[in-house]
This record gives sequence, C-alpha cells and structure tokens, in this order.
Amino acid sequence: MTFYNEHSKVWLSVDCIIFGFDEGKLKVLIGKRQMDPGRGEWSLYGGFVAADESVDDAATRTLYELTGLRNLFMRQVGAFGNVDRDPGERVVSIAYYALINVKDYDDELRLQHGVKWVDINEIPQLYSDHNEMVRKARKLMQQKLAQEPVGFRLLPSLFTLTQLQNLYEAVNGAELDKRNFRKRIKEMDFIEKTELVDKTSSKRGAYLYRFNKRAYNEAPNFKI
Amino acid sequence: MTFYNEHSKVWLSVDCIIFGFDEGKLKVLIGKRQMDPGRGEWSLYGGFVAADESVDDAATRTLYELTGLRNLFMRQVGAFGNVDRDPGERVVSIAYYALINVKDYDDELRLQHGVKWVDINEIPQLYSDHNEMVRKARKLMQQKLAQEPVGFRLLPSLFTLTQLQNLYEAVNGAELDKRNFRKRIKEMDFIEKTELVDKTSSKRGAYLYRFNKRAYNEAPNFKI
DNA sequence: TCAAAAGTGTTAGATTTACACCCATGA
DNA sequence: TCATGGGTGTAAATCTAACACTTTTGA
Repeated sequence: MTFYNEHSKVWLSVDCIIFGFDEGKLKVLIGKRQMDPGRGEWSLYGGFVAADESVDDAATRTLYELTGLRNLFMRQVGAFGNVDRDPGERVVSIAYYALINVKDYDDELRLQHGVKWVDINEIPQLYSDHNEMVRKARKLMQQKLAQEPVGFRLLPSLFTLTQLQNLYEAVNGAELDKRNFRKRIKEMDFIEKTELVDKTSSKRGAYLYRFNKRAYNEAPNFKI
Repeated sequence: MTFYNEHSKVWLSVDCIIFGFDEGKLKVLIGKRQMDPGRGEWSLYGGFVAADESVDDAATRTLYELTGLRNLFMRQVGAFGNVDRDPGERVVSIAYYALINVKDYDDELRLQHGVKWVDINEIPQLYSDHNEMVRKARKLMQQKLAQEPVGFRLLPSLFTLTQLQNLYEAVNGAELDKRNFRKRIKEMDFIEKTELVDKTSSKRGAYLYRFNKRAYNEAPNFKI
C-alpha cells in the first residue's frame, strides 16, 4: 500500500556538531570528508537515516559510532533543506548538537575517524552548509546553557569553580566577575562542594565540586 | 550519477502551525484531514516537499496555498522523524510556525480549505504527532516574542496599547501590569503613537500605535 | 620568598514590582 | 449620570555590577 506516490522522496542525513571544552576553549569536532562528493573537505561528522530508525535514533547512532559514548546530551538544531546543498544529490540534513567531556573521548578512536578538536572561533570553511549548522548550533547551545545546567556535560564529573567559570566565559565569549560568579554558584544547592582538592592548576589547590542531578530536579533554581 | 544508492529515501513533508490573535485569545489554524491515511482527523495544514524546492520554500508555498498571504513571519520548529509517525508510510515532517493577522485572512479562502481558528488552550487531539508540534511551536514562539518585536505580526498595522497588552498576556498566559507595560512601550521609540483614535472598544477611544521597522533597525532596544 | 591561582563581602546604581485614581464619552 | 475602558507616577524592594585584598603552597 502506498499513499504518497505522486510525491518525490529524498535522502535524509544527520550531521553532528559535537562540542567539547579543552584548554579553556570551546571546541568542535571536525574531520576531512571521506566520501564523494566533497572528499577531502573539512566537514562535520554525519550519517544517513535508515528506513527503520527515527531521525533522533540516527543521530544517537552516529554519535555513538564516532565517540563510543552513550547518553550524551543532544538536541536538534534543525533541518537544512536547500535544493543544492549537497553537490551530488538531493539530501536534506537534520543537524544535532551534542555536549561531551573531551576526556571521555578515547583518543585512538578519535584518530581512527580522523576527526580533531577545533576552536569554535577558528573553524575553517566547511563542506556544504556545515558552517551555518555550526553557527546555529552554537547559538542554541548558548541559550540552553543560560537556561539549564547542562554545562557540566562538558566537564569532568568533578570540577573546580575556576573551570566552570572558564567554561561559561568561553561559551558566552565574555568575561565574568569571579566573586559574582561564585556568589551565584553558592545559591545553587545542586552544585555540591566536595572535600577533594585539585592541585593540577595551582599550588594551593582548588576544591572540587560536583553536579547533583537529583537535587537539581527537586529545586531547579538555575540562574547564571 | 548517484552517490548514495545504498541508503533509503523518505518522503518529506512540511506542517504549519499558524498563529493568530482574535477575541483576546491566541489561536491556531486546524482542519479535518482530507486525505488517507487519517482522513477526517483534526490536523495541521501541510504539504509535501517537491524535488525542486527547498524545505523552506515548501513551507512558504504551503502557507501561501492556505492563506493567500506572502511575506509572513515564519520560523522552523524542527524535524519530526519517528519511524511510525505517519500510519501509512515513512514520512519525516519539518514543522514551521507562522504569525498572521487574522483580519488579513480571507474568510472564504479559509472555508474553502476547511480550516478554523482554535484557542491554543483548547486544541483537540490531532493527527499523528501534530500536538507535539504545536507545543514546541508555541514554546519557540513565546521565546521569540520575548526577544524580538514580532508580536505586531499578529495585529493590524494600527493597534491600541490595550490590544498589544492583551496579546502579550495571551501569549505568556499571565497578566501584566498596565502602567508598567505602557512605561516600557514608551521607552521603545519604534512603537509610534499616531493621532488616530480607535473607538470600537471604548467610548473615550484609544490612540492607535504603529510599529516602525526602520526605527527598530536603527535602535533595536526591545524588552518586554 | 615569591609567583600564581584560590578564595572571600560590601555598596551604589539600576531594574523591577506593586499600587489607585482621574478622564472622556456614548448610551 | 453613570458605566466602561483609557490613561497616568511614585516609592519600596530586589537584583546587578563594580570593585581589591588575603591565603596557600610549590618551586
């Protein structure tokens, strides 16, 4: 039984904007495209949507293929559907962004896929409309981070307040006042201070904090 | 030349959430579905993406088909791609929302298409995942209206401050203080008072205002 | 002993919120 | 004349933003 035969079909792909935070910078994973058309151009990592999977599932699968990680924070950026966006065929792509902790990504697996972390402010020209996808993803991600405590997804599970502040500064592209920042953090009971101290970035050492999801769900008073 | 033959193709449709403001209420256009599968169910108005048009163009065309209006404010809501979302075939749909002034929509054309305005708070069960589309569109529209002066798209080009306030109240689902509201409007130089008076809703009459796009572009200090 | 990052409060200014009465008019 | 919606200002409370010094410790 077919209902829609008079209409034409298209290929559907997903493209992933994977954000990481390293060396105080917000970064994105890109690689050289390994298929025609566009072989060799810088590109986001993507894949095709199969007949038996939802578009979201295709994105989840693609992210897993690339990173070996599950349960990533992932959101849809939108559909990109210009007729000639793909130089070969009519392909409509649904972009997704994801947040990962750079340290969770096995370096060998990363090299196998030939992708690398690039500073969000130094992204080269990318294949097709991928630059536009990155721009839109970045904007949505910024908004999301200002509304919900998902920044933790970019950090190790234990982090210092300086790391957290640097993260927000990198995402917003603006400096924050240290005392005001820490004041606000103190008001959020779901950001828990531990007794552990990190000495990798200072002689004195900085207390490590953790995000308590349960506490957040009970009192989600987030404001940065 | 074909590059992607090993992958499967899907039908792509667009679905439109068309917002209007009437009788002090925020409304959406819905109709009874006139095709199989799902014939007779309440549904959003939609259409298929043709081979030679972008997804955005398909939405623009569909909106024009339905309303006879061009240059509507329109934004993408997102892709809806569950495998079984359409009971007949694999169809992925890209949802768009649009803002129109109810008075601009010719009633005869509306009846020809068999659609009607329904209060956003009284939407019946809709075909497939259309209720989810409406929810997401509403949320995005609320955010947009809080950030940019697009509410005017839902009003006649001349409007009273009471109308404008009622609009924002309907969209946010919360009452606003009249004096504070008008204070803020006064600060926005791109909302211009005219010497015209509307007497349809009071004996005394209320001054009519208009949105000056050029002035907004020069000093876009919008804050509601 | 000193360089480098961690940690800590206060205050002025800006913004937000709450609130009540007079005005103009047509019925 | 009166019912109805239109129009206006002030003050308290809250929030935001600016600002500088002490602590700890490994090199």
